[in-house]
Amino acid sequence: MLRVSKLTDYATVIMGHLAAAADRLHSAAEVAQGTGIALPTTSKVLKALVRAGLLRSLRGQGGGYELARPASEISVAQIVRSFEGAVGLTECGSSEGLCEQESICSIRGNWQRINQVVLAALEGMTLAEMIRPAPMPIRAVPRRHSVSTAA
Amino acid sequence: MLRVSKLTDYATVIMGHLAAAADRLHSAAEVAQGTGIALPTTSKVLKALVRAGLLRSLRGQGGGYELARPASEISVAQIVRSFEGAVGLTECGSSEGLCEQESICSIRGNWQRINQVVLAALEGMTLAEMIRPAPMPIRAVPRRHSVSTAA
DNA sequence: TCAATCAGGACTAAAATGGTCCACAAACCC
DNA sequence: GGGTTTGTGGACCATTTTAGTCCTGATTGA
Repeated sequence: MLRVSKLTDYATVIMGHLAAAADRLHSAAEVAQGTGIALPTTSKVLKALVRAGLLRSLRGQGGGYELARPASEISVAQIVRSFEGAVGLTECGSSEGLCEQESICSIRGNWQRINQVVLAALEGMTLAEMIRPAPMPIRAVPRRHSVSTAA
Repeated sequence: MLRVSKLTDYATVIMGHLAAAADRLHSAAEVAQGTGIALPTTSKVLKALVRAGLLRSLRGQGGGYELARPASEISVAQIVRSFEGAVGLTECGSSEGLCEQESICSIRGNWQRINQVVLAALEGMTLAEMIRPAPMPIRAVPRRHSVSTAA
């Protein structure tokens, strides 16, 4: 459904939780409790985020997780990418000889452009912005579009 | 991978094929041949597009498919929607009580905004534009962003 | 030494996806 | 009217992906 995976969704929530109290460490158990996500799953997500370099961890008693850098320097794109790999709406290139045909390559090329817009939207929103109420423009898209959002 | 499904991808290619010669009917076999997509799959996609109201069909000898309206009046969003349902990056709302927690609802709200940008990109590109070479700006996003597309 | 915590990865169950095929209905041609 | 072409609708299956859990081991601090 053109969805981001659940894990990615969790990741943004978890990152948000850590960003909301960035002055201390949070254990996996605490994050799980605080977000309502089951502990094993929370733990899995946290580990992945550490591997992706978005979080730092400390073991042992009193250990836990914290943001690797300020929330204002972490983009949603970075979070998404740690779970989805490179963002790309279409496969393009990896599939067989579809690109032999006429019109087709132009279609793939145009998908790339759509891609870039999506990417820009993801890059343009920081974690810091993500944990703030809501109604303010995304950086990458300065003004209202003339395009209908319906249908 | 934040991908559109393969069927959706095929659909854009197939729609592009029909748009490239919109003056006549195209049988499923011809489309399959022309696009390199296997016949049963092509047929499945075509049927779905008819049901979605994007194509018209005619049975019998000499029958086939054609665009239901001019390519300039069909948006990529419409094509995507016929295979992915309503476009929405996150589930939001359907999942359990995650929204009780603090920061979280703001995160969901901000996802909505990202969503709108994606939607606008999809709405802003028509099939007519899709079958043209490539390098020109998408309607919904008039100018270059200040955002890095890398990392 | 022990308890708390993270690390890494195996494993399973469930769901989504892609793809094929078949029986049927319409339209056309002779 | 009979036969052929072409779309319709849906069943069906195999594969892949996804989500989620659990176990074993490594660190750290008290």
